[in-house]
Amino acid sequence: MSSAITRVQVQYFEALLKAGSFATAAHTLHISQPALTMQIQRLEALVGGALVNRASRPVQATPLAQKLLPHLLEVLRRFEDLEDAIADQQEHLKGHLHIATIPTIAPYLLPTILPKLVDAHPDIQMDIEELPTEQLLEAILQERVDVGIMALPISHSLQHLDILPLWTERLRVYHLEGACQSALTLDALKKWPTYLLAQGHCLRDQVLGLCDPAVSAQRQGMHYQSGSLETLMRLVDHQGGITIIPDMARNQLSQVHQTTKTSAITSELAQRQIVMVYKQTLQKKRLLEALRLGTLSYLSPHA
Amino acid sequence: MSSAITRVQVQYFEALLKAGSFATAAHTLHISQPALTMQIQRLEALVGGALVNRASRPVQATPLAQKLLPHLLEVLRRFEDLEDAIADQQEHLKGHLHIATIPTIAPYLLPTILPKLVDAHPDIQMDIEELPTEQLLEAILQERVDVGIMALPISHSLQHLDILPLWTERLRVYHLEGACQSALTLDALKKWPTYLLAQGHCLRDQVLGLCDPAVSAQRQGMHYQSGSLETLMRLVDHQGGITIIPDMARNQLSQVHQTTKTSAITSELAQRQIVMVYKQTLQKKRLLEALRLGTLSYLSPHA
DNA sequence: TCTTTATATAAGTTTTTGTTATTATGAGCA
DNA sequence: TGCTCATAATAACAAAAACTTATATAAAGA
Repeated sequence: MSSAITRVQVQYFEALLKAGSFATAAHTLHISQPALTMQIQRLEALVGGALVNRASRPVQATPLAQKLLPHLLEVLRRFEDLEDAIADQQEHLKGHLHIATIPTIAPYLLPTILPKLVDAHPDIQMDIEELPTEQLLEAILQERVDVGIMALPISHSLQHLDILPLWTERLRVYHLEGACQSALTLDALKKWPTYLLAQGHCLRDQVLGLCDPAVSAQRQGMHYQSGSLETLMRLVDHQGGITIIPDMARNQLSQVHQTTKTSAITSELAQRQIVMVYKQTLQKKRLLEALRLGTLSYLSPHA
Repeated sequence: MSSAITRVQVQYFEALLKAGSFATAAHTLHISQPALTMQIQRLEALVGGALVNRASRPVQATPLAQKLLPHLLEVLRRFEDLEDAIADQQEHLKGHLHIATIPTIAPYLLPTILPKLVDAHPDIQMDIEELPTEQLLEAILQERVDVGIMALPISHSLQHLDILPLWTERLRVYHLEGACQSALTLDALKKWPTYLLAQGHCLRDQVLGLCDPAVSAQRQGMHYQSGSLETLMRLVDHQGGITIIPDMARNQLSQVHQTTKTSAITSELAQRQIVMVYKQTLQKKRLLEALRLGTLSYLSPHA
């Protein structure tokens, strides 16, 4: 009886494709290059054809390999699910959690909560990544990222995803000291030239719904779109005009500036809901719960 | 570094649960009982808890095992998908195809086409099973059965399933010789006492839509519901009345009886579509195609 | 209590997987 | 074309793993 495909063979093959050469793949796997060669050869024998073209550099998956790759990866992902489910049964929290957040949340939330989380759960290894909403959701669906911390509304399809609401925060106007009254209507808002985030930021799209796009994008021939709220605020400081920031960013300001440089917006639209998003099949429920609790500590820093 | 869960461990565990004892499971796996014991112990060590209660007979999955079982089985099913996909790439057709049909198709279709199929593809191992529609669909969803040959309409949800139409056949009246004219309207049909298949047969439900239920079920204090069309026809032969049979069953009759003992029904409702049903994720596309071609040979037996 | 029946353990063998040393191959370039 | 460098394949051997038979141990029924 010819033996069957094993997990290691598939793992090695994935590593080989990722590394691009036998030698470096073997190195990352902490085995010798011949050992890797043998397992790949065995896998190829079982598959009944070549899987990598050794001639090209980096080594390339053959057409056969490309057809089988989804199934090969599926096997590995399901093994990982199994092991996640096992870890989820243990009382001691441990494991790996790959977290990603959108750029308008990352700089405010993560530095605050991560130290506490790492402290509370020393055996959870957390990987952090910053991605725009669209790419983040794709990464979750491809199981490259476990959980995303992001903001509703989301235009992307939510199939296969679970949404866990964290809290809602208001959007506010950031302006020169005393330049606006303490609360603006949407109509009043539309009169101001507004600095926008670069395309792909979900907050940009939301802000565009609040402001007059004609006024927003350009001012005095300048068309500056930044990827960070900090930059936009510095722009306002030097050039005047306004930008829209969420509470998270406002909380970073000094007590005085929070009142003199920001104003409320009197509209239900001027808020966003912070949520956790993860694939429905994700098994790390206890890690997720730990993250949720840690995240909520942002609201009550002294608890 | 502690080693990881392997495929064989999970395979052995599945076999253990299926067999109910270490000794018999080891026997079906063609290994010794201590070998099985060792692998299960290793798996339990990796999982961090007992998986089977050895005291009870048959051995029972612990609560922990029950929680993990879906993930364990998922791993095995995805390995099988991988291997199916591999077999699907080879030019020579081989593999395992688990076919199931409903009872009103099985006795007419399979004996006709199976010999041809087995002849044409000697390396395809076919397992046949007979199941009512509901259970058949569940078996397909659980991946216990690869493909079902059944009849539309289906009331069950078709989520995750693909439907491949084969052909449409008419339903006809079976009666005593010369007892009816050659074609009956639905109204004429409702006047006859009709023998019905037992509950759970999809043809029964369809027939109930054609006949008068009040007349159908009971006659002369008799309430006979059979699981086979053959029995119903013998009942008609001895007791009079009618029953509804599909073309498949009619084709089994002698040329003479096909005209003297059966009548057409002048209604668009008096037909059913024969289809192949399989899970969307099924990889054995070429085996499926072979089955489809073989099945269609039922229509043109001399081809 | 004594069988009976089943799983666990022990000791030794085979198979598999891995290592190091060496050879073969193929791409890039004079 | 032939040389050189980088990289993978092969050979020979070592370590680890998985399996075997024989035996011990535990639980259930007579």
